[in-house]
This record gives sequence, structure tokens and C-alpha cells, in this order.
Amino acid sequence: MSWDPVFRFVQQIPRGRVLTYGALAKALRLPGGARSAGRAMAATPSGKGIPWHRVVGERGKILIREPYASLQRKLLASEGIAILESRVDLKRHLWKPPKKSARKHQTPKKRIHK
DNA sequence: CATCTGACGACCG
DNA sequence: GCGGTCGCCAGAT
Repeated sequence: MSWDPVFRFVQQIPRGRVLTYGALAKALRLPGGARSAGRAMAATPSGKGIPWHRVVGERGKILIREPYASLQRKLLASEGIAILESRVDLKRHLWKPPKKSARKHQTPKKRIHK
């Protein structure tokens, strides 16, 4: 399984925003759902600038186990993302992907009349 | 080939 | 809100 599309997608999450595994799976239509998103993140190559820490569980919960959980909290905090009651404040930081953000160049679609 | 194991999430008690 | 079960599915044992 190639998780490349997932990595590219995650890479587009803006600084200071987060996404849930479920939303990620849904946006990319991953077979297997959220759990697939989780597997993809588990396979995240390090050193490629992929902001894996911006992916959290439903309702903002950090699901990865220690010692990475601490790192994730730290990284999130460094982006100004608040963590309340051990979970990210989704109300404030949830990112809503355009629909399919993995585009190389946006479709102009500037035709004003049809 | 049989089982177990998850960076999930919906459901239920 | 928390813990247990279940569906899901690719890898590891």
C-alpha cells in the first residue's frame, strides 16, 4: 500500500490547524476508513517535513502512545495550538480541507458564463 | 495458514 | 466520560 497521497495531504495542513484521522480518511476516501489513516501515519517517514502531529483522533484526542504523545503535544503547542483536558481544541483549530486538497495546481474555472 | 496487533471510530452500558 | 466490543485491514509472528 502506498501512503503517498496521504502524506501529501497531511503536508498541506496549515500551520496551527489539525485534522482527525476520520476526516483524513474521508477526504481521501481511504478504504478501511480512519484506521487506514492511522496506519498511514504510523508509516510516516521521518525527516521529510511531514506534520504528522497535526493529525489527531476524534474530538482532538492524541492517540499515539508515549513517548511520541509528549512530542506531539510539544509540537502542537509550538504552533500555538491549545490543548485542553488532554485534547486539542478542535473548535478553534480544526482544518476543513477544500475537498481534495492534494492538487498540484488549482483548477482555474474562471469561466464566467457558460 | 492461524493469530495478534494496532497513531480509529461508532456503539453501548 | 470511561471502558469493552466490533468492523476494518495490512503487517508481523
